Formats: sequence, C-alpha cells, structure tokens
Amino acid sequence: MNKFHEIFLDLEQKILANEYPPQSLLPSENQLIKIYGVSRETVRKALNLLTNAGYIQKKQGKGSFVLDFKRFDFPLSGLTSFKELQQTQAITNETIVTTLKKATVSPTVQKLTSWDKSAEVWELVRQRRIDGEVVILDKDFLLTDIVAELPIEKAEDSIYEYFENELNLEIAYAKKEIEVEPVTKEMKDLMDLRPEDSHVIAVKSLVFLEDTRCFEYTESYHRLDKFRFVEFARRRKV
Amino acid sequence: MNKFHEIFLDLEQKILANEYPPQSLLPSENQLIKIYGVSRETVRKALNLLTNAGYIQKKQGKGSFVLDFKRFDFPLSGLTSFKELQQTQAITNETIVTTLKKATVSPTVQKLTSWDKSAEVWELVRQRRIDGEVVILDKDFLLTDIVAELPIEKAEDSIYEYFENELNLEIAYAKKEIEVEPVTKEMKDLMDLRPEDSHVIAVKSLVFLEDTRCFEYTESYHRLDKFRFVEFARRRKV
DNA sequence: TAGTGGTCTAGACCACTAT
DNA sequence: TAGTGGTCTAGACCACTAG
Repeated sequence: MNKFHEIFLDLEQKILANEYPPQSLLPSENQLIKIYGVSRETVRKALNLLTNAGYIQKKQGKGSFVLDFKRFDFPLSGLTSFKELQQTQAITNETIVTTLKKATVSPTVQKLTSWDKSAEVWELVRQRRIDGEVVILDKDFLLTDIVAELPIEKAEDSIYEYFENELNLEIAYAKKEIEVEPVTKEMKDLMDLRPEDSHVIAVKSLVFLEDTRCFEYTESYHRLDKFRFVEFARRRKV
Repeated sequence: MNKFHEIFLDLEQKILANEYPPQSLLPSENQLIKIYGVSRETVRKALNLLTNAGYIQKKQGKGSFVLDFKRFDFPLSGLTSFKELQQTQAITNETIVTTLKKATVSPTVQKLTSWDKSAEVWELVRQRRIDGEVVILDKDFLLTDIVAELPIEKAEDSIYEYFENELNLEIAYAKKEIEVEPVTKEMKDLMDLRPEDSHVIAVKSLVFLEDTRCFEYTESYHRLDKFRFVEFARRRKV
C-alpha cells in the first residue's frame, strides 16, 4: 500500500483512539517526517487526506489541529451505500428483493444515462426494512454489458461489494441528486408509509466507472421522517 | 497567486470554453509541464483540483479525460450560499430581512454550537422570494464577538461576502445536515406555503473559521417542491 | 517499447506565528 | 529568531496502457 495512505490510516486511528484528542496539535510535519521516515511531501499527502475527511484543520505557522469529529456523527457524504451505513449505525435491518429481472432500458432512464436505446439492463427493486418498517425503497438499473450476472444473494447483501470485490469493477464517481417526490402507487404498495405521507425523499444517482462509463442509475426513496443527510464541506472560493 | 491554482483556472476555463471538449484527453502531464513551464508536482496539484471538482477523470497509462460536466448542472456541494446560487441560476429573486437583532443564545442553539451560555448573538431571519413566492426561509445565529456589526444592507445582500471581504473572516468548513421537519406557525406566517404543505426541508449548518471556532449556526427551510440538492461525489474506499 | 499517470525523495524558498 | 505550514523544483522509480 502507499506510504501516504498508511500514514493517513495510522493518524486516523490515533485520532479515533484519542491519542491525539480534539483541540490538540498533531506532531509537526518535520516531526512526522522523522516518525514515519518519509519525505515531507508524503507526510503532506497524508495530512491532506485527513483535512478532506474533516479530521484536522491546518494553520500556517501553528500546526494541524484535531477537530471534534464526534459532532460529525453520520458521515454520509461521498458514495456511501446502504450496506456500509448499516455497519456504522447499529440498526436492525433487512433487505428484501422484490424485483430482479433483465429488461430493455426505459426511455426515461435512457435519457438520463445516455445509454444505447437497445441496451439491456438489470432491473432491481429492494425494500429496506429498518426496525421492522420498510422506510427505504431502492430501484437500480444496471447495464448487463458490465454486470453480466446478478445473483439474488448478492442483491440481498451489498451489490457494491460484489461489483468491487468479485467483478473487479472500479467505481470512480457519482452524481447524486436529492429531491422530494409525490408518493406513487408502487411506493404505497412496497413501503410502510403513514397515512399523512404524501411525499418521499428521492435520492437519484448516476454511478460511473474509472473509464468514465456510466453503468448504474439508482433511485432511492426514503420516508420523510427517516431521512437524514449529513455532510462535511470545506469552503471553496468561487 | 499560486501557480497550481492559476493552471487550474486556466484549464477550467478551457474546458468550459470547449477547447478541451468532453471525452477528449487533456495534454499529458509532461506536455503541461512544457506548456506552463512548471514542475510535474505543480501540474499534478492543478489536475487534482480539476479531479475533485468533477471536471476530469484520470487513468493511469492513458491520461486525463474531460468529463461531461453539463450533466452536473447545479453544483451545490461545498459551502455555497444563496447569493452565489442566484448568480449561477438565472432566477428573479428578492431577500427580505424580517428580524435582525442582538439576543442571548437559546439553549437549543447553545447545545449545538457549544457556545458560552452567556454568549451574545445576532439573530437574523430572512425570507427568500423566488419568482414571486417565498419558498426559502433562512434563520442565522452569529456570534457578536466575531461579527460585531451586521448592517441590514449586508444582510439583504450576501453575509458571506461581507464576512470574507469586509471583516476578513476566513471561513474554513461546515457541517451540514438535511432533514424534513413539520411546518411551524412561523413558517406558515413567513413562507408562501400551499395548503398541502405539512413539511419542509430543513438544512442546518454549523460554520467554522480557520482557527476552528464555530461562529455561525444556520437553519434554512425550503418548500418541498422547490428543493433540490446536487452533489458530485468521488468513491471513497472504506 | 514508449508514453502515460502514481508515488516518493531531498532540498529550497516563502509566509505566517510565536517568543 | 526559530519553528510552523505553503509552494515549487528536478529527478527518480514504478505500474499501467498501447502499438
């Protein structure tokens, strides 16, 4: 593994273990050079990862302050998926696959993805039950050209884990969009909505591989009272 | 200005001007070294900025592909504020300040911010009218220790511009949270809600300076049908 | 094999913060 | 003034992609 990534993981672990508590300063870059036996640029790459992840804040002439990350308790930014969420949260939950079939791409999805009109896709619908209630409904469309097989056991687990570890797909980036949509019949049927629920949160994503091909389009519907999105953002001068 | 930032801006401009169209390759790092007369690490820093902003995707052995950013039409990630949004969108809009006063910090806000219990804050409430309707309501709490004066003209414009350009505050990062909340009487009074609107989207933010002090807490309420949040996210190995 | 990006080094100069 | 982080360089070696 990369040196700078190793150093990042080591510092991250030490921060989480309170070896470097909030408000304290990390060792200076010169000290870190000696501690890890690497060059300054390598140390700085590790510190950049910590900065972007919201662990530290650097100040010229002073040093790297450890931030109070406990306030950032639900980091859902980046490309995190439902399966990974479960692990950080301690929720009792269950996934039920209600649809898993090959189909031709619908005009709506074709437009969004720019896939070939004749493209074949996996159509996957999953209920996400948390604490006994179906509060999330996931709809996935996946190019069969790229994902040839999609066993139902994998769909019940994490499809991303399957893609990355078994199919060796390199997922690179995604465009996400959060909106509010009126409840449809399908949602009424498949989700445990309350009488007063007239709307759901819709999280729509286009997911791309490292070679810039879009291989997945996802719509994730969340019951209003169960939706929460937390993000750590750095100021970007415009 | 930094060389790598200059190079980033130049490449960004050329991408936006279609000089480097989507799907095409940027000049290789070695070529960029010659073009800009800088070292490789400097070129790579510029390319990293482009990568994080979603302009390009690099591939070892191949090069830097320009992405089709037009699909990412509403980049609201980072710390963008309402005023900056207006400029990218062409919306007719108006800001009306309904409250601007000094007050002691409320227990709720005190808890979230960890401000001193005796702290004094600016309490600012603003209606955001878009195309004739008040669809956003912004509530701001600002430490008077840090923001001593808050003229109403500034509040009607962009408080961030005022903070950064006139008070020389260095805004560094923020924690944002998106949730759904039931409509309150205040929202009914100050927003143009429809009879069926029982909920609003609440975007709550803690905003921090470069010295890690939290100086602002904001709640921004959006009418459901007018809310949209778009994000470009890179895959983060867990 | 030649060209690409990914990592790493050792050293330099600068700007900022403290004392 | 000494120590910090911010920028930049010139060069090295490696891994990947292509013809």
